[in-house]
Amino acid sequence: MNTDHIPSCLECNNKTSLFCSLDNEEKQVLSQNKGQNFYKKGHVIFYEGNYANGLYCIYNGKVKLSKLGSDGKQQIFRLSNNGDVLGYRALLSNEPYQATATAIEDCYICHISKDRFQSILKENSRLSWKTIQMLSKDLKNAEKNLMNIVQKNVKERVAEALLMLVNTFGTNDKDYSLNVSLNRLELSDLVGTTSETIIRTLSELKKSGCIDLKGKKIIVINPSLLSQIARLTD
Amino acid sequence: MNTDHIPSCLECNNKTSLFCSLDNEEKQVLSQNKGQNFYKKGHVIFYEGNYANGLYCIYNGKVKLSKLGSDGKQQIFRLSNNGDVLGYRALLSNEPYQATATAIEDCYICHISKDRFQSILKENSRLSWKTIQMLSKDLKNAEKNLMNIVQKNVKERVAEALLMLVNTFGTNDKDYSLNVSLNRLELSDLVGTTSETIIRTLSELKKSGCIDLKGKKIIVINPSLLSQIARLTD
DNA sequence: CGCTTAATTGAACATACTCAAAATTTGTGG
DNA sequence: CCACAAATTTTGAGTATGTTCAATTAAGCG
Repeated sequence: MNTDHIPSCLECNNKTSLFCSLDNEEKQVLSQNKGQNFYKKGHVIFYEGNYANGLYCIYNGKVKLSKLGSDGKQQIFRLSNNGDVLGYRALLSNEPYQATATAIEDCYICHISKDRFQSILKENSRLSWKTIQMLSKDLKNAEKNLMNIVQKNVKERVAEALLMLVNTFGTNDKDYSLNVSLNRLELSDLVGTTSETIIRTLSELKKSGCIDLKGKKIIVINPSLLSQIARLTD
Repeated sequence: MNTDHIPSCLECNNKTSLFCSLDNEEKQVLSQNKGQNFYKKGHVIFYEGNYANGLYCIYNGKVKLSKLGSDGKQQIFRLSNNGDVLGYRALLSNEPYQATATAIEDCYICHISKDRFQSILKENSRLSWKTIQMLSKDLKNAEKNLMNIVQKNVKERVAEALLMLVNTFGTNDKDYSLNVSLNRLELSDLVGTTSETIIRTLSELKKSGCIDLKGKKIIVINPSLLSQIARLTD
């Protein structure tokens, strides 16, 4: 765990963060007591069932939020990128984390203490408004996911997931492959199916010319066809 | 649409409402410009896709929030009861409603104007805190629903849904039947299956002695067995 | 190069859906 | 209160989608 130089929230140029609306003075306050840790790919940031004593903010890296079902199968809820905030729901409702956060690539993640966040939240109506916005967005997304999983079949869901991955993480400049390293099992945990079905579905999508597969890398060739298969309007 | 006597928020004794934390003066402000309408069973309070111009609060009655899938099948997200607030997510994120609200029994529902709610929200940190809490709760629930629908089979989901219905709406004093009138199709929309499968599953649950069926009425006999079947710990 | 892990393929199987038909309940008008 | 129509519930049989399990192939890594 590296703590050599902890960048202040003032210097952070992640634009998507919850905290970008704060002014410099507030960011200064936020940065006090802040910690930053390094997490190697595969390492856990927090576990389902633990109590939250602060907020995590991704300085650099990618994280999956997942929940373990009683039969041992995981479900991935959300994938997070630079600037995203983790574990805020548990903090806000003062409950244990209901999901486990795992680094899907090497990460630097800041940790903001509970007290500091809550004291700013109480005084700062802009921050509470931002928080409300973020919760609303996540809620909308969760309900959309529910809709999808009930109403769409695996092929449609895989197509949609691939488009989401392109949107969220972009593509590699060299080979145009997806800029996230999720293996087939993780893909199946994201889509809500099994790795075998993911494999069969990916090869179907390759046949239809939507995507290409170079080893385990996935290259999206025809996004509009994917979008059509996923039955997306927006 | 009856507007004979609109009860002020001051007189409202629904304890579960978002607004119970407001003091009398604030409730007074909230009540200005308030409207109350009567909705007959089956009537729509607002439609998916419409823009929100206010907030709905159930004075008395039961409402389902559902979304129509592209294949015409509905999914019920939430069932609401006296004191519950409807349509706040769309209002908060300034987007169209993403679900349709329909009365599942005769309802009296109050309507609070967007401006009035937002102006109180901005000044009142207690109300924003309450709003954050409510969003957190709904988000947690939505994620739990997602988990359930992916990881559990129909029988388990039906068992869980029945328990939820008992918790939310209680049972009839006379015959101990569920205190909500949902038909088999609506039950299937809630659980994410078809009406035929609901019927078969209910008769299975009757055979196991969890429930009894008097016509279309459902009577929960053995909640702990249901809970076991649903694989619930909490 | 050998070892371990991940990906792929195949075939049997299960769960839940679809469609059609019958039975039952509910609502309405006389 | 009854008769009829409409809506809802129930049952049955065939089918599809996706899972499971076992075996094979390919990829990553010291």
